Amino acid sequence: MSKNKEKLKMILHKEGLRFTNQREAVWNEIVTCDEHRNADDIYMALRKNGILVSRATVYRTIDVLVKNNMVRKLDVGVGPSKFEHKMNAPHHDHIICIQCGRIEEFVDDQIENLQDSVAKEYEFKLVRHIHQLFGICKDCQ
Amino acid sequence: MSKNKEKLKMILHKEGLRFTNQREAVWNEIVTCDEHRNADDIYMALRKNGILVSRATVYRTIDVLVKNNMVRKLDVGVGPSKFEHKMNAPHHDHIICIQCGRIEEFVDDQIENLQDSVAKEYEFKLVRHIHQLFGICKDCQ
DNA sequence: AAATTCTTTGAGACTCATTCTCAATAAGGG
DNA sequence: CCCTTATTGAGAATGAGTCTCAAAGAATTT
Repeated sequence: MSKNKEKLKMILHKEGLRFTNQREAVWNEIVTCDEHRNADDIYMALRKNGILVSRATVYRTIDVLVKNNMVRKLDVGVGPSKFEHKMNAPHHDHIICIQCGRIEEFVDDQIENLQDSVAKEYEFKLVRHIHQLFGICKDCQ
Repeated sequence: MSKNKEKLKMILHKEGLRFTNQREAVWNEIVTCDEHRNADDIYMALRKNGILVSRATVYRTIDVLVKNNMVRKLDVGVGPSKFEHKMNAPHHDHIICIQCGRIEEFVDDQIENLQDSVAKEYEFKLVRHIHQLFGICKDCQ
């Protein structure tokens, strides 16, 4: 817990931003939950815990976290973006059911390596990637 | 040209939709341009050619085309989605510069195969995928 | 070909996620 | 503790995309 707090402080400092209760609250809310949630889910969860942080601040804080690789933004094809923290979680991509919305995580080192090769070939310095497979899961077929 | 027209007719028929001047105009506009354009670009291009099709119809037509694999929808991370036709173009994914917005296409059969494996492993019937690499291109470094 | 039925279209209203505005408040260096 | 500067919240604004519904157009029936 304290370690995550330090991490947040570091990031904010690096960005020239202040460490505030609101930013800490948003980060805590995100880091203590392993689900894929959208900004409003996070806002409502905070609110349920009696912590009133405005929606604007939730969005603003998430932006900083995404920019600094503490949170991953996930475009699920329909509706609002979802977010997940990246603490202690190995890198993974997503396979999403277009019927029921179920999201599974997958890891494939070969794909990761091939991506690096592609970037190298095109002389791009890779910053991030989106890799999502959309299909119909076993239960919906 | 006529071949593309036939293709559109087939798709519309299959979907129980009528072949109309507007839908043909939108399809022609998309198929005769190899750039990545958003819905409004396409709308304006039509308009510039003296063809007045409403924005709503442009969106509606694109939806049908995307659903039937004639057009690919491309989320470029910021702003509106972009579209490209899939006629005569082999499958490819995209590498996008987050500085200048430049978009390069890449093909990697190994990645395609690995995706199929992942889907199989998770028992998903794969419908489509998004695979975009975001980075900084040579000229922006 | 007139009448009937059903689809499509266009204009603009609407939605909804996200961003912006700006006055009030809070951080934190000195 | 002060002062400067950043942050916050409430709600307005934005903007891509969707929806509505009356009018126009196609297809089918009589």
